[in-house]
Amino acid sequence: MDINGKMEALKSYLEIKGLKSTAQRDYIADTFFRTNTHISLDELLKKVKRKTPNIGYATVYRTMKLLTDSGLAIARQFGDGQTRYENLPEDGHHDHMICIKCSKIAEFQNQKIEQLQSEMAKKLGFTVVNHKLELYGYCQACAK
Amino acid sequence: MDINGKMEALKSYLEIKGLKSTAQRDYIADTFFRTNTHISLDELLKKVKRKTPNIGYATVYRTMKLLTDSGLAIARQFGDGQTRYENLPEDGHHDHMICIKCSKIAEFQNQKIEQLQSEMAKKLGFTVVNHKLELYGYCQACAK
DNA sequence: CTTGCAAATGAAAATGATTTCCATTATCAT
DNA sequence: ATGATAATGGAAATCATTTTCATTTGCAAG
Repeated sequence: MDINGKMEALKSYLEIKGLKSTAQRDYIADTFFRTNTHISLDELLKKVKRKTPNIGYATVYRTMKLLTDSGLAIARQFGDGQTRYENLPEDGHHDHMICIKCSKIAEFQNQKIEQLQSEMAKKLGFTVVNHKLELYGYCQACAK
Repeated sequence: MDINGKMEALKSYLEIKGLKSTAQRDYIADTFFRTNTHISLDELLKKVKRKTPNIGYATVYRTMKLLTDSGLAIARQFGDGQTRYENLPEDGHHDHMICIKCSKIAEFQNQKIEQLQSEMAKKLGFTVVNHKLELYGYCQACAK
């Protein structure tokens, strides 16, 4: 889904929920949709403040909650104490490999793993909505 | 590894690090080793206070940090804002399936998934030390 | 068994991320 | 245009986690 599509999706979500569309909301969402990193609230706030200096932390926080609830953003915790937000991947789900030395994050996809997960879930009677797979270790540069 | 084994392992770890063995430490570790849930610090503190009412939060916290560092406990975040601690599984690594409605946590193992993970890591030049796989969705009881 | 010193404890305070409060402002259906 | 309702933003509150510090304890060397 491209940025316009995401903005449309957000608008629909707001409408359904009886919420209002505001300039701040739009600008925060747009800014977030244009990132391709795992951005923290702090970082996003900083970006947003460049154009709108008097925007509040709370507004960014609330907007990200909206985006997360509507499925347009994914909240993740990599263990550094901060929640980070990620955009929906263009090309389907992907997983993460995190270097525990330099914190580099690589992404990968593996269809077979996804498939095995679904099978396991079915076996346990679960309906899977979402999932996280994170591998922690050393990247090539940091491997001793 | 059984509880005695874990206590031994802890003792060795302390010795290597030049740390001391104390009654509180031992009791907290023992209490933790006897749990089989994903326990939070609060819950563990409550358990420990039953026998040792004047023990401090900080001591439990510090002990769990020790256990985590020494590899005798695994720290996890399931998204409810609290770090939870898990014992080393008797029978190898396992993954989690979390119900987003009732918070039930089911565990499962799948050797093939593990294997695929290793392959992916190798392909990306990573050396994997640890990993997390979490499936979020609805359990049988909560599925609409 | 004492002693000395480094580590541990526990109560309280500090920190830091997240969440709520509330007075004011903006949106939008009518 | 208006009125009901939601959103904003600054500040304050919350909550888990971490640090501080005065005191206590463990332990190795005498």
